[in-house]
Amino acid sequence: LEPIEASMRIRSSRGNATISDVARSSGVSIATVSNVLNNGPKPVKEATRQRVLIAAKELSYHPNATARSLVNRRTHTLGIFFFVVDSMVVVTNNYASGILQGVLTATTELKYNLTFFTRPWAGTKQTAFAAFQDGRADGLVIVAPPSDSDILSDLIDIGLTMVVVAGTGRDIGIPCVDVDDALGATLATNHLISLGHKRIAHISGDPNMNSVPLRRSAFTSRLTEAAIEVRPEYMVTGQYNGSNAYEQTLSLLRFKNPPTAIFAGNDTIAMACMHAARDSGVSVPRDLSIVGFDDAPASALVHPPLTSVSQPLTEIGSLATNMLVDMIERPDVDRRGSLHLLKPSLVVRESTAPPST
Amino acid sequence: LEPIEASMRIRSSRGNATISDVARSSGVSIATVSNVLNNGPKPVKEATRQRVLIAAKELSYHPNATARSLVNRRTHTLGIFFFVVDSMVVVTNNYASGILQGVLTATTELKYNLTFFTRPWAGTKQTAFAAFQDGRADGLVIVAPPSDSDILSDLIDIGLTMVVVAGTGRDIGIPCVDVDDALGATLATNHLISLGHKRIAHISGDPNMNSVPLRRSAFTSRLTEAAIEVRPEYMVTGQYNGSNAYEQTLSLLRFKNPPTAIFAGNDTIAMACMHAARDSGVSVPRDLSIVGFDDAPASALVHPPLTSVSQPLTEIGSLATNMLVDMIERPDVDRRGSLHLLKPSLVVRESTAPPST
DNA sequence: CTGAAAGCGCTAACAA
DNA sequence: TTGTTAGCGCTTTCAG
Repeated sequence: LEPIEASMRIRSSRGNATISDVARSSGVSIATVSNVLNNGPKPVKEATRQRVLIAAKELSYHPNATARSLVNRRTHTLGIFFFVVDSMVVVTNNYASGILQGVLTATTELKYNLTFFTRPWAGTKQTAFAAFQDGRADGLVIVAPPSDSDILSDLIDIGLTMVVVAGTGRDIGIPCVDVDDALGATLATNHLISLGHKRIAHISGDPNMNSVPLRRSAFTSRLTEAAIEVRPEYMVTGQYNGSNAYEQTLSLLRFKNPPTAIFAGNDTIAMACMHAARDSGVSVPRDLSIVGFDDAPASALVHPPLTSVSQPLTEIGSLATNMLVDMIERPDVDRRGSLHLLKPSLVVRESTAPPST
Repeated sequence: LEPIEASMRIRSSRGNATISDVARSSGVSIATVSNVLNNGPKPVKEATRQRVLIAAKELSYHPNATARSLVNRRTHTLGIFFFVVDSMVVVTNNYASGILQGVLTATTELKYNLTFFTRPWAGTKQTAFAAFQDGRADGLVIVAPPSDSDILSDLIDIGLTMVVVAGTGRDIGIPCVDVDDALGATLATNHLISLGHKRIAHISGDPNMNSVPLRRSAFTSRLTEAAIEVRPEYMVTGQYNGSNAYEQTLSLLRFKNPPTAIFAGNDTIAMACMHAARDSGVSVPRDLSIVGFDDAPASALVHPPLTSVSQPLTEIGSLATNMLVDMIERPDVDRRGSLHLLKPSLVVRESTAPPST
């Protein structure tokens, strides 16, 4: 066996040791080194195996991932594609980071790598598009594609392996994981109805998000079923980043018949509602009940603590990831259009109460 | 020119078109294709160029990133390594997601990819270690290495290009970006002192985080300078996830001489303090002033809104990334041990007031 | 049981 | 102006 110094000298000067460094230093062929290090199918004499193992360790050899990927046609890397909201602020919003956390956890467990695809999507013809097609990732998790984007069909054409999170609503033959939005909205609405509210408003998220019509129509259905009038002026289209929810709430509260409860599209909107209520001298929950959606960590910390529909973000992310890897590793199975809806639950806190009037 | 159908037939059946598909379909050599597509140095006849371009487009050819990386010895990918805190929950805490957002933004602007290195670090000898050495990334952003870990020196031995975020305190010759912890603590402490507080406690973060001793010693220095006694029982060692801050605050409040103010190691701890105070019937800020660190989004939403030291997380992340890419692309320059401290600022809200006694 | 050689898709000398 | 060829580091038949 070579002493350490000798083997060090053998190793190619710039950069890491390669498989042929190991082969040379252990006196075998690179084919054998590869076979040993991969626990390959071919039987190897124990002495040889040891020699290779030791040489590899001494050279602190690590197979080059790129070279491997090239021949294996598999990068062992997953991509995650977030739609760029709020000009690049992706990770710091509660929804995205929850999903990401789930994807990341599952990815790690499955021994895959995770890389971001962040360039704004601009259609097939764009340069940005290249990243999807250059073999960087074995599969892609697409998060919350807007309903007015053609990204999914474009990506299908490429033949990429992928799963969609929060893409319900348009079935285009890609497996999809999502919270059951209709159920979530139903839970929230039922809660308000059972408290005795009759004048209930809804401030939704961005109109081009798939969840929005689902939540809205479940909301109106419940109202109708409970023989409660659905007033058009109570149906407000907002944005998930809460940008104009404050003003919208002020408007609602200025009505001759203001709502006694608001079902907010998410917690960010709900908190804007709370601020608007406070600034209008309207007490929550005495004069106004508020229900959010997402059960973000901050919901428990605000005052009063927010009643909210909790959705299992990390589970959604990790289920999607597990499905994706399964698709990659068993491409034979056909799961086009499979849909997995996870159940939300209502977390009742102190922002909701029976109407005072 | 080949009609589309013909060129489609040329293309290798499984998978994407390759450079030789384009070469064949446009009747030139692969070298020319490469040269055209990379705007290479060699002059090309305009007609040829057009033929190549059109063939590439018809075949919707995209150079394979893996093959490219192999020959270029550059993946155009950055890695980010978070120390695994709270068993994998990385992205959903305010600090980590702020840094990540900054790194991600800069990475995107610089046209690099970002991949996660999430396997828990377990020393050089571990399998997990392989990922760092297999050439997957051109450089690495290391976030908040614990002071009792030997990761940095191990990684230096590998010869990886990297920059450290929140690694101040131990200069081991790697460029480092961080907030000025001492200044942040000084701002917080000065604020409390100038309000008239004499009995000020400090609940720190995890003892093995580099920021902790820096913040603590700035705190005690200011106290000493102001001729305020540093009581040992007021110096509490906590954790950044706030896990036992609630109980620690209760203990502090039970003292015969309880503190009138607490400087919390971060906002999570500060919020736990607020809960403990409320549950003890201690009013914030009347009976107890609280200052946090980080200025997390939730700080503005809690009640009362939290006074906190704001640190520029995304700037830190993007500065680190820019430095890293510069190191990758201009390896000649020597920047060992360079240290960049960004300035924090104090955001005064309603959790601080003069002491009532 | 082990090795030689082909080739993954691409870039970059070096020729022509 | 364009083509030929030799690798990048690795896996994998196919021979010995």
